[in-house]
Amino acid sequence: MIEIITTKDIAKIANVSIATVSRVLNNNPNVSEKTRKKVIMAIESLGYEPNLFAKNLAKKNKWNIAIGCTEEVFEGFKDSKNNFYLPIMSGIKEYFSKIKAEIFIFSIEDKKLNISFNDVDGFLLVGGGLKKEDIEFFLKYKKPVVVVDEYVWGLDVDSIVSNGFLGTYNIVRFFLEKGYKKIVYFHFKEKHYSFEQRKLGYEKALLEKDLIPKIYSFQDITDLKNLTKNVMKEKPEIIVTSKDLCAIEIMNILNENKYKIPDDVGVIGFDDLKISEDFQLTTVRVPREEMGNLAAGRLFDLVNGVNPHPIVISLFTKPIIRKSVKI
Amino acid sequence: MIEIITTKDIAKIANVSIATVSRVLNNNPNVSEKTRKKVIMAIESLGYEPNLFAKNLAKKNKWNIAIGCTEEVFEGFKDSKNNFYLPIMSGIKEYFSKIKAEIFIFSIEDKKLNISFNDVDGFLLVGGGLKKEDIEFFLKYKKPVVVVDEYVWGLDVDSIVSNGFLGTYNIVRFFLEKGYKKIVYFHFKEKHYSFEQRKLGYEKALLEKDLIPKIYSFQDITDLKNLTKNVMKEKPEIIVTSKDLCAIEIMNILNENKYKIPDDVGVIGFDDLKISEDFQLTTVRVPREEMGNLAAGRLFDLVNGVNPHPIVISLFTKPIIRKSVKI
DNA sequence: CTGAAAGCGCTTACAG
DNA sequence: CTGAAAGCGCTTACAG
Repeated sequence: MIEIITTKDIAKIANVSIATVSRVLNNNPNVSEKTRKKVIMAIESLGYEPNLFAKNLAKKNKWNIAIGCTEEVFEGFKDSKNNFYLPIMSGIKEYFSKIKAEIFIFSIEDKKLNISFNDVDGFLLVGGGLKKEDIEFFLKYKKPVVVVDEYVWGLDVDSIVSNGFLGTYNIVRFFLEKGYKKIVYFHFKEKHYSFEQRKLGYEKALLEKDLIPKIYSFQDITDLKNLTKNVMKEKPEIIVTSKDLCAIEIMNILNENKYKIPDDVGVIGFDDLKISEDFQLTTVRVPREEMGNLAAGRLFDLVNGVNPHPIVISLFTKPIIRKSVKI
Repeated sequence: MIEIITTKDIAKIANVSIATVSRVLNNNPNVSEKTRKKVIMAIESLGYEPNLFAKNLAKKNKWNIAIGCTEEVFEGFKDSKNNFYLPIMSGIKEYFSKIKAEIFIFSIEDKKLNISFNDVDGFLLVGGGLKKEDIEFFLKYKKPVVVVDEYVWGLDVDSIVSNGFLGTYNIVRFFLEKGYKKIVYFHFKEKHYSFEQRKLGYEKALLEKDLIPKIYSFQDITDLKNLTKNVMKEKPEIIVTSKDLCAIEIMNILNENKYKIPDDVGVIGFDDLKISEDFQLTTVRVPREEMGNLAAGRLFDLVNGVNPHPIVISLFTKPIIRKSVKI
């Protein structure tokens, strides 16, 4: 049985009250240099570590959490179709509503905040396509930073992503096992970790069955029209693509060109947006509320100095089988 | 400002004391069915959620945490050379020593524990090479399970791993940028997620430089002797391998065959075991204490019902440049 | 600059 | 089966 050291023990040794110990612990300036030293000595000699449960329970003032969003995230608030980030933001807010935290939402582009960046206890940066420079800007403040829905190579910064690799791998594999052979992939060539991972999952699934992956990249949704028409000449059985929004666009193009879904060709997306159900799109569900919860939880740990070693958290996804692919 | 709902509010609505509310919350059998229902109604109507800080602070009895280890983990306790899991176990113990938890260490092979598996609040399963069936055995108890240093395909179970992909990728890339071209990989063909990932990292680094990856697999350390001798005929500049223990074995074989390290050939390992420094082995450090901390922290979250969506946590690694490769 | 005291929201002996 | 009360280890007005 290990004895737990408390502020009381420190107070006794340093010959001060627990109030003073607490002040030293929280860098309160109203402590004389002499007592501060005494207390720090005691803390170090006993190897004291504060009890975070007690700390957070007793806390009166709040943690200041700054949540930076890319333009895409803001757009999602207005556009009911592309609402990928809405549940993520709810998940974040929900988590922080349960603890003593005040959140400040701001635009990563403008970088305008209601409080000084120096008074922020931690940053949450939300949005696929976040640039390295953006993240580095916030790293400068030497406060915890957690990136949501992006992972940038070469920066060992805490990141929360969905497991796009496994997600695509599993759903493609599911249809391969049903006997499908001609499954092609439309890769949205935007710089985003998730899109890269999803493509790799498709590749792996096909290679495992000794099939040759067919990956067609497109830069812009406008490219899709020609691409779809051209690829359809090769009579693919299923088109898999980087995200639901692209899948729906592809379905529209197919409709315009008199192709029947799923009879002539199947379509598979990724994300499981709200509208995807209306289109009966077979897709992969990204647990977005949970992603927000986890991101907030990770930041809260970091703010409290818990397990600070940087990590990548990736959430398992779930295949959603609807009618856009014959089964 | 959101009003926080407490046991007090529930007590008032249900017309009972907060003690009774607490009893209902903790499934204490000493509550009449009638009051239990009243309290549950109140909880649901207000959407009450317990404050975990208060709960864990007030808690008198302990969480029972069962830590299952593979044989390899136990062997590491005796073998000072192969002590990969020692720091991981320290990290786990350290985390739990700070909270109200009692830990029970047991062998996954024997499955013999001092308490009933049913009284366990959560399982931590430690060891590369863990089998799917092993993990499924513990999943049966419907208690949180966290797997440490392994990830098993097809099971959406919480896992903590080191980022072997990025680790190898980065160190191989480092030497490629220094001008090295003939870098080969000795892949330890044991079923272990990490070894697979490390190999992929090597592959990616070479492909990016338009070099052809050369991967030689070996099943057993005894295979290494012939493999090393054969590969050396092709005059590689650096041999990269799956783990430090293999790297050291390779160094020994090279020495026996009168090859000079690093002049004739360089060697790179993975893990950064304690003995690796004695051999001046250039390697990749797996932050093992931190891995244990994070695993314990994740399990603790799950035990408390926090962010239960299953995730994979992967820790960033760090290249350790020593003298086994010319620089 | 410092201490005594109230309070954060729970749990759990204790008494009935 | 239930409630009043003490206590978990901190923080923070308040008073000096």
